[in-house]
Amino acid sequence: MADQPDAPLTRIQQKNRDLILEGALTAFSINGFRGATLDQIARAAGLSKPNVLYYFASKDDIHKTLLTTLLDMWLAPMIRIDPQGEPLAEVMGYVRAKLDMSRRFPRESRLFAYEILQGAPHLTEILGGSLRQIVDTAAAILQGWMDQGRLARVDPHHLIFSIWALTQHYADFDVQVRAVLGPGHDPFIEADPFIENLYRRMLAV
Amino acid sequence: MADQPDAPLTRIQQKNRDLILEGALTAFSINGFRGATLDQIARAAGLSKPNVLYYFASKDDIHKTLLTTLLDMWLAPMIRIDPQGEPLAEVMGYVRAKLDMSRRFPRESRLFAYEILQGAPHLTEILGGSLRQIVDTAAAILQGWMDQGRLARVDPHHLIFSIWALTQHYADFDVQVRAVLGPGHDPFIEADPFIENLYRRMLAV
DNA sequence: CGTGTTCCTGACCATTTGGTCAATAAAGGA
DNA sequence: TCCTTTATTGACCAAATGGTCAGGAACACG
Repeated sequence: MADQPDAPLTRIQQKNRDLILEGALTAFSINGFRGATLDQIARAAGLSKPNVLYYFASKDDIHKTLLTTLLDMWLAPMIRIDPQGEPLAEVMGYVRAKLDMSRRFPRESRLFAYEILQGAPHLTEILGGSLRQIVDTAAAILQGWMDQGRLARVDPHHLIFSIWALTQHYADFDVQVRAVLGPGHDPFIEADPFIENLYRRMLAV
Repeated sequence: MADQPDAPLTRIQQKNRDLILEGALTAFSINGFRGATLDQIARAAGLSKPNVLYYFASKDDIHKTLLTTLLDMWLAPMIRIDPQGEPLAEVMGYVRAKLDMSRRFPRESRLFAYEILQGAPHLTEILGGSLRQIVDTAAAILQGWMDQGRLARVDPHHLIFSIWALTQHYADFDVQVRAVLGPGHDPFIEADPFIENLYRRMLAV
């Protein structure tokens, strides 16, 4: 189990930890933290339950590891907004990246959705800490563009919230979207031009 | 317990069922279905656990009753869209009504959010049935206005999705929004002009 | 006041579930 | 090969949890 936290992992450790995190991501994203069981996770990972607990101290540990590991990936597109770029193109690039992530990583989206719904017990410090800084930085860039008259003036923080809401909706509420649209629709393909048009019209000077 | 399903409720039955549903709404909206316990619900309602199960057959029964009872209220604003009204005003009225509901009924919003995230085990028929019909009706009205050139042309279904996403985001992800904004902000008050501006610019002809 | 119905509860039960542990098997390295 | 370290597991445990039940309290009503 956990010797030195900085000890390099053996090949077996690396592989099994990955298997567990992969299975746990599926389990947590379907049923949430409370709803997912160690048995489910173990089965999804192809390991026995005690063996899962040999690699992670607790169910909570798995969950926290997943969240913190995936958060960087989840926030990466926002960091790539380039202050030197063309404003509208930068925003549209971010929007498209987020929508693409919702399509390709719906499990991750739901994992975070459950966590935030729950009151973010594992992420509170991060939300008000590093996440807030990242958002503030992006908001400052957007504000700068607006001050230069290169982007229509809107509240930059709520602009960012709107991008999160619109894109993650298609991952988190997938069943509802599909049920309402009926068969023969690809929600993501249809959403793309709609959302693009939305931001173009709102942000054009 | 369940005598005739159509038997009129006594005053005590009415009061206690209401207490239970009220407590359950709080419990389910905080922890989700699996996370909420009958003890929590009983405590929140001020009743003993067996007494709760005297009025409802099971935890599942409480949950299903809550969902179906609240769904009408939740969808009401969409039904009030008036085909005879001024298009932009009707849309803005719906948007404002939804945002107001997120502010006043965050527990209801989270209850549905959990249910949909979970794959809507209790709402699948409704989602593809009556909900779909209501949405299709509203979408047809919107489409009519667009065909008349009284509203900019966008996909009406995704327009509705965007309204849901943007407004419910402030209820469902409240902790995140507040953490990012920091103290001294009222998310709903700030969101109102942002969202209003968004739809005005997107939908103006 | 008496009696039938409704309401309420303490005690109990079966199952699920997160987690432990001693013992065994498999690697790994000299 | 031998021995140390790492992996793995069956059996087990305690707590939590949804639900039951028999009996008692409160109420309604003739």
